[in-house]
Amino acid sequence: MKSNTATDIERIRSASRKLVRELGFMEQTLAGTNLSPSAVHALIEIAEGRATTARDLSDLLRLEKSSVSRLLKKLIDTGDVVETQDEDDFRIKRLTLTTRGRDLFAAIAKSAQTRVGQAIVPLAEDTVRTLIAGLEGYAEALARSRSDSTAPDEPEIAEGYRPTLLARVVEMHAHYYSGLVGFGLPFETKVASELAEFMTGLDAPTNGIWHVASGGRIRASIAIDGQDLEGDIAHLRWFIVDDTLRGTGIGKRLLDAAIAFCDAQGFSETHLWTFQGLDTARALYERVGFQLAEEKAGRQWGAEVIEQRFVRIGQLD
Amino acid sequence: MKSNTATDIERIRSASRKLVRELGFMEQTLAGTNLSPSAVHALIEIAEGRATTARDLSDLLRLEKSSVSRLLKKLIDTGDVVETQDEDDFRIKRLTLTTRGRDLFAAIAKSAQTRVGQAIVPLAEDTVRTLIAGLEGYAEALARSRSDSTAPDEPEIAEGYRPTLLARVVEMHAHYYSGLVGFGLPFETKVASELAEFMTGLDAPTNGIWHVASGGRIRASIAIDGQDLEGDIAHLRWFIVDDTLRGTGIGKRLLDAAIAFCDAQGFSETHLWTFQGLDTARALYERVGFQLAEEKAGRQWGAEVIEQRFVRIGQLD
DNA sequence: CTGTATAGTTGTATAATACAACTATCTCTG
DNA sequence: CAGAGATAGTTGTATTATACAACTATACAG
Repeated sequence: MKSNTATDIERIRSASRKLVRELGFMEQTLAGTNLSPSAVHALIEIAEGRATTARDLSDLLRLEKSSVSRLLKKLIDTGDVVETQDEDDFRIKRLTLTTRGRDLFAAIAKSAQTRVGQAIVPLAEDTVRTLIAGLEGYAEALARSRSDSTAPDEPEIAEGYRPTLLARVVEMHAHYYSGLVGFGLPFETKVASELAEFMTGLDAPTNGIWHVASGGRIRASIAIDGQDLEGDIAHLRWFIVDDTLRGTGIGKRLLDAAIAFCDAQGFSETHLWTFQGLDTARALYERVGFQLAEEKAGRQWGAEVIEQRFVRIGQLD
Repeated sequence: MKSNTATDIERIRSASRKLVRELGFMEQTLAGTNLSPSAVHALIEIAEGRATTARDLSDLLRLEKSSVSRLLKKLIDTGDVVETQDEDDFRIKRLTLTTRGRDLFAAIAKSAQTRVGQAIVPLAEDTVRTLIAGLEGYAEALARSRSDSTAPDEPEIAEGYRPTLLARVVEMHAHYYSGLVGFGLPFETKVASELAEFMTGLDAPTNGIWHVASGGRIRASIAIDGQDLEGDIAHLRWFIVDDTLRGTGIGKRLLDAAIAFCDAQGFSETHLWTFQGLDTARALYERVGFQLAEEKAGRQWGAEVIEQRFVRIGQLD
């Protein structure tokens, strides 16, 4: 049961208002530019690849399409953005930044990085972690709450390859494990080469890979390698969820998709390796029938960890 | 010492932008009213006793005094606020809410409490504490550091490995070449496995890799492979610059760093492969002494391209 | 009494936003 | 294949918020 909820809500509201003011959102220009807040946000979304059409921007920024049309026209007139007609759908205009636009984006980024960087200098590292978790969690919660009250749509699981999939899976692993237990280059090169090898065999019917993208970036993955263990044993590998999607249930859904694939393929067993201490993941594995089969200590990645092998017996019809 | 500060800053900025949008600050009315954000904030500040004059509001909301004057006049005209002349200083007008104004404030508070309350329902109590501490701390930190200023710094070239380097170099290549000429999985797996192999040999003194990070992400790279060609010939590889840094001169600086390394190592030649049509890159290569040595047509990545080999003769002391 | 500063107002200009209606294009159905 | 309905984007129009500049009224120091 929660305590002080009304006070909590009041503190959140008060801090939100102050934050909005400090960030300059009731001013006509933003981030040390002569652009409006909407124009700055639009530039950032285009620069970072999350918006390539006016419709994308209208959705992301929650502005009426005529407002987006006008702010884009201004960015085009100043030479920061170019639009090109889509080859498949002539209604659609694809947006990219010009060199000048990238300079402007870089200047905005630099200015904002300086501003935020200075603001957090006096904060303890724990406080910075707290801040990041708080901001991201709350923004996500507000968005999710709004989605729940309008048209809910949850991230789609896609199967198979798309450009940058391999790289993103490697990056998520490198980022996660370097932060968790300090794995570095040996780990990252091994993930990359093993995954590259697996993906050259992706055409095999016993191999599968699934991912979830959000905001134009791949943020979760799972794979079933039906070839690298002997016999009719499947190897569940490269299961990872980005910070931004953690806690949303996507991991559970990815695991369910992978397990359904294993059962459909008729594997007698599915194996996976994980590390002691990853309790959230372990709970997911045990929920779908995995059991701890083996433990061993190792240090091959530069840090002492206990590896664990889990096994799930296939469900035969 | 802090770690991942640049990534921290980027996450803070990204979450802040999303928060601002979710809170509706680029819309014309706020908090389920037909009042502007500024008017809502003014009402709240008066109701909660933090502002009793127009000057107070101008300071708190960081608006020009004429804007405050007009928004107050509207609140007075609608009967939500009254002003009375100060007894000691006739210039000053004291502001209070009317009964109607207090009702409006209560309605705003109720609406916002519902909104925030619904948003935090799924969050664990620990997460709510984290959120509150994070929002309050950050808003305070921004306010405290507002007048500071430092000289902006340009992206730094770093040498050697850092977590996610391999993955990001692969991702930049996959993203760039899939967009340019439609390269897909075969290309991405080859880049990944060759780069993984190269990086297991990064300790060799004739190998080097340099990168540039901005906003917590690696956005440009270059490498010198001193081993995969025969004799004392260097291979310049994995030279790429992200969209966000293109046009900033960073490519030139990376190339200069790589060439300086080649000369310092005493290589007799440096070779590189590129594609016909990448004229910006070609200009950079020719500027530091590369010359076209060979051309051949190929289709191994799924698209017809003409590959070009450039050679630079080493500058011997 | 004069000069300077402050609180607040008003004239004016600019710009962002939304609603509505339009054009051009795409897709589906009969 | 033609027509209907939907979508992407543009334009006409209206409203409103914001800031700069100049003003009035008042306070205070010398």
